[in-house]
Amino acid sequence: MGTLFRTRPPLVGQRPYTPSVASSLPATEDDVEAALSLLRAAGGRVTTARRALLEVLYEASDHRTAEELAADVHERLPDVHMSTIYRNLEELERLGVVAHAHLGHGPATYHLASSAHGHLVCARCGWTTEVPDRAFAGLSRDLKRTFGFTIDPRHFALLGVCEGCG
Amino acid sequence: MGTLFRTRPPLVGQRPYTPSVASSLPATEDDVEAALSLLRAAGGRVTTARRALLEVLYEASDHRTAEELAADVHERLPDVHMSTIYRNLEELERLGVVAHAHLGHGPATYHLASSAHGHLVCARCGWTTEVPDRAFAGLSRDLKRTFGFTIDPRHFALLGVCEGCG
DNA sequence: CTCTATGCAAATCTTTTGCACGAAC
DNA sequence: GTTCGTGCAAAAGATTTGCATAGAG
Repeated sequence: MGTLFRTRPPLVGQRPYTPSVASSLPATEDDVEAALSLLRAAGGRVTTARRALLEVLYEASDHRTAEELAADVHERLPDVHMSTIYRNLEELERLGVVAHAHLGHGPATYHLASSAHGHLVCARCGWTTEVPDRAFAGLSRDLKRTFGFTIDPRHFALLGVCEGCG
Repeated sequence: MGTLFRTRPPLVGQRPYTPSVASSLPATEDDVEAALSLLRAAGGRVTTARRALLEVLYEASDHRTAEELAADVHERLPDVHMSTIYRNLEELERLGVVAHAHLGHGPATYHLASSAHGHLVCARCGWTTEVPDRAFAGLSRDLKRTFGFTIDPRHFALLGVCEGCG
């Protein structure tokens, strides 16, 4: 049903795919500890930089660029380097704790994988509207049936025009 | 119905939004001329670089990075500079002739706005599946009703797992 | 002739990587 | 004491911008 093309291979990185390891975590402050346990279980080490990053991730759970997260971390640990932020975000993504999305132009944004939602981005005013997972239940079912494709509803952005700008 | 957040303004660029000026164009080689007319109508000038870029865009209509498009253009005009490619893609996007999308990591990909489709990107193998517009009709209706948001189905990518990797 | 588009170079912005040292276990 | 994580510097990749000139109208 409908044209289907298969194109070039590696447009997306080689990251191992971990659907939602962390999506069952509760919503309190010791989510941080839970995430740190995950890290340790994976043979990783608990460092102050990692704890701080997790804290700012759990405190403000909307989409934040690596730069913004670094700024937050720096309020507590001024010497944490950007490369550390990036490396840890990568690691946390591998563990399924955070996810990133590319919303239009500009840097990637990171958010907790547990906050399951998609993004609507208004092309006129640039504002971002979050949409809960289940809004995509129907689409999800259709794509599964038609294309055999299982969407990860936490990772995408739809561009369009918001109510105010319409 | 469902949590709705409004967040930070300028995550997406300031590009004026032109839904689908070119979506009614036919599918032949003088699409190029039509696009050039659009350009001229907007006070622009018809240059060899622009004609060449439009030609390669219409010849291979799948997603191509700016780099790939430049390579194609260079087969005819070896001296066209990357900055010219970027500037013209920007201009053509403003006119609604092309659109770009961010598929996972890596550079943005450009395609004709008239080839209306979304992208499914497999997080495991990285392959890209194109999905025709109308697969999103239901979602489109729901989002319109629930959020007042009109999606542009030509501009997004859904991450997930394809049939082969599932 | 006027004004736009181009080439070139350089800058910018985001993200990645190599290496030596310091910290966790 | 090993091994992993971090800071630093530097590179890499993608895109943007300033400026003088060539080219379109």
